[in-house]
Amino acid sequence: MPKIVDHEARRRLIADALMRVAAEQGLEAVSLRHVATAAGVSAGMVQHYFRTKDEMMAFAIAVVSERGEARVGAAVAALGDNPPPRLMLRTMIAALLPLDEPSRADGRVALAFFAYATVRPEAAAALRPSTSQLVDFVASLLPGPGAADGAASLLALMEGLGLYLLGGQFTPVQALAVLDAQLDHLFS
Amino acid sequence: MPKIVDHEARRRLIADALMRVAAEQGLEAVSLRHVATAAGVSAGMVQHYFRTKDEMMAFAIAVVSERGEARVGAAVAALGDNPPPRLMLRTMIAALLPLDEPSRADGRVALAFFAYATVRPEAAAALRPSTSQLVDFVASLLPGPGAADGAASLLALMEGLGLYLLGGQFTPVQALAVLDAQLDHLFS
DNA sequence: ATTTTTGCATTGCAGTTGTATTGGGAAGCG
DNA sequence: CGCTTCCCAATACAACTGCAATGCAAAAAT
Repeated sequence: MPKIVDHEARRRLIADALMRVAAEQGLEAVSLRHVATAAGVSAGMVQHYFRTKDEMMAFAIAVVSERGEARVGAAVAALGDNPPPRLMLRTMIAALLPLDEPSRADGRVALAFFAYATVRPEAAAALRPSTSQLVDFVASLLPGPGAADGAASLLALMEGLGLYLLGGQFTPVQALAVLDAQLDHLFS
Repeated sequence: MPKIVDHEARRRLIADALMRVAAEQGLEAVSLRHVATAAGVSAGMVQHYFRTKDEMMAFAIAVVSERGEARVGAAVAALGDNPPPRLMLRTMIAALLPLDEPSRADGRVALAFFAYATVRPEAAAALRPSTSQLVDFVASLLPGPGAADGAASLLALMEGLGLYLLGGQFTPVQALAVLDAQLDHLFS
């Protein structure tokens, strides 16, 4: 075998560039050549690692989704062992909300892909499992009966807050206040 | 003056076609020619009523937003005079949620435009006022202190439910259960 | 040393994009 | 009738799209 190249790393490099383009100009600006330029590579190389644009999109969706899980993991890990459930939930959700500019960029990309997935069911499959397992996890942290419903409503609230944060309808302070109020209720 | 044509009606006809295309294939499939075909007119005619694509997009955004307001208005009007606030809220929100296929189509379009607006601030301006006035209205229906916060959280919850409905994570039954639970809490 | 496999840049191609331009037909007004 | 004003269709065009094909250099395998 000739020239050893970390295939996965290259794909990730390209996917990162794709996300940068999508975060700044939207998914419609994502083309082979734009992504290649953003990644600082030739268009031919992008083609070398993704035989089709759809393949590149699918990979990028997977990266976005796994990046979200990593965010949660890191936030949880930073809390140490056996943190109080409420603090843990607040930390997790705050980690997923687009509160600062880097996470806003990720949020815009995730939103764009979400909209993309609503008209491309085969792409939606990659997004569903991650939220479904999130619901279960959140439910395990909530007290008393109705934990499943509480988890659903808490996550739906989170998504809505994320939307309004991205749209500029809410400030981070407002969003966190709403979140805390909901947590007050769930743990009352 | 020659041939009298209802300018506004033509533009609305075209915008409807645009929304049909966007609902079925996403915003990326929205081109002058696609929209023209969907509307059953020539591409030149579309160009005649919208000098640029951005202008067409802006008009369509306005139509989407005003269609949402109309939905709310109709739902409220159907309740007659002085309905109980809780029923009114539930009716309004249910009217805005993508619960059946027609409203799902609208939801997909609205979502696509929302994502579009996050990377085009000048388009976002058209979306913000409608939600802001919705917050005020909802707040006026909620009891006791903290009505403003309650309204914010209720609307954020609504948006999140809408997302999950479109994404297929929630069924309509689940979404409405979550909504009712939240209303229980707000009116307790 | 030769062969073979892989990494990647370049180029070409057919199709689509938004927009500008041209031209003519229809309908109101004088 | 003439004529002006508007409606709209058709065409042209440069830029861009995704993708296929080609070619070549580097490096492992033999």
